Amino acid sequence: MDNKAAERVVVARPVASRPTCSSFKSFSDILACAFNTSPPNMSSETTKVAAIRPKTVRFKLKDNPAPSPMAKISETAPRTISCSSSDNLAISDSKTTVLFKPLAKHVSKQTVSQLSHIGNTNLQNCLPHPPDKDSIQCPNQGKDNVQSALTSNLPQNITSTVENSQSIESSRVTLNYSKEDPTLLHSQVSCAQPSYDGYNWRKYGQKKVKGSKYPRSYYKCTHPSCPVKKKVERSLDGKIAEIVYKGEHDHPKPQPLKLNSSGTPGEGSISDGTVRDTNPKLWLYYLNGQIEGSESQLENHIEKTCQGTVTLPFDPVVVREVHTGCRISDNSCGLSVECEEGSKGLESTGDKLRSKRRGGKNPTNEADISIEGVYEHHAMARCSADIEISGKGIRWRKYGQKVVKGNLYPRSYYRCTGLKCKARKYVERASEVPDSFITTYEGKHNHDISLGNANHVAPQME
DNA sequence: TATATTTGACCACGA
DNA sequence: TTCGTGGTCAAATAT
Repeated sequence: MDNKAAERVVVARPVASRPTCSSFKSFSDILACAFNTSPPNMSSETTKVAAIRPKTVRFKLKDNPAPSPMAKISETAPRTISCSSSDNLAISDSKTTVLFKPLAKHVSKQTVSQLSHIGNTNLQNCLPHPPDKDSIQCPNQGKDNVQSALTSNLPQNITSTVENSQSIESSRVTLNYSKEDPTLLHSQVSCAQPSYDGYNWRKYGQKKVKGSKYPRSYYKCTHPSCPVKKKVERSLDGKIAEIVYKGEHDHPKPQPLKLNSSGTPGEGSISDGTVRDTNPKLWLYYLNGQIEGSESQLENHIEKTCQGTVTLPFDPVVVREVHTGCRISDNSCGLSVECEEGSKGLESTGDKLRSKRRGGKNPTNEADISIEGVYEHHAMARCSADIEISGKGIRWRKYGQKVVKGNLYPRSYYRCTGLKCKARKYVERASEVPDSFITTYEGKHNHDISLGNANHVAPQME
């Protein structure tokens, strides 16, 4: 970064303009003032500066740009590519207090089956082809390399990784992910579109955060006046490592598309004016949201399961997904295999899976194996104590696990092992998203998390 | 033309 | 007070 700054050749220095409005007015005030005030040589009383914002001069960077004089200059200058953020481990640890996080919804066996069929069909039908007007319009989808990678990877990915993402955006990432060229996914992040949480988000910023290979993306809910924001961090392999929500929606979830007679999304149906695609993921989400009737019953059942005494009538479809969700996670404490048996009645296989975990490798290497430097959700069949070390060296003790309403997967609760540290987190994943995790933080660390908590650890009961 | 995304710069906050 | 970092803004750009 410093090097880049040092190397940067100033092609056109931003020109600061000095507005003449009183400071810190609202935008409308400033605007009005800007129109009403006279040019610079005004009286000095009114020269409080509201905002000095240099204009950013940008130059097109294309394969064959029309070489304007300025563009030529810019070509000679060392450029910083936006995707340069690519060298560090994805380490996510945050002091952020999450105020709100939507819950994933439970899907019934039948629905999972049907939707997976619908999803696969739609994905296979629509993704390799150029999207039509009413389909998703992701600016980045048109990129040839991505498209080809997408197409070639599609069959294997659809049932595992595609449906494993936290949001529509993330499913894009996963879809576009090419193992040969992971950097491809940098630019495949987002379109304003509904995500699995059911709301529509507009990306308003992206920032390379310290210690993270991938930039963090900032999203706002597109609903007017809705204060909710979320930030999305990605792991080493580009999958969503963490989503942190802030604020609470002051509006209902946008209505999704309606099914037409063939049972597929109607073209271009608009719900609240912000949804503009027919992504099957939306349907998955939507139908998810419709299946809440049996939740309470199921929830009761599942909660007992968490205590290790009752097994859940497990959905074979989900079992399949669960198994494909096995992977190796690379925490700073070393490799560990994560198998998403959760607490869903896999008692019979639980010991095997646990032993696999402890063995440090998944001998079967099933479907989706990926290394992630992120918090891992070690879905234990029993709520036993479990220490997890995050990328920044924070030790987290798992103190509980519970299946929450609307999610097939149990939520794991962790406390920071720091002495008297109040920081807690819980990790969960959406029902359809075996490879993505939502980490929610509560409370703040009472120690310097940049140093981890290795020297600030309460007595452990390993 | 409208809308969403990208990205450099600004600002606030905490160490 | 300074500096580093994260969060946000908004012009430029892409679709």
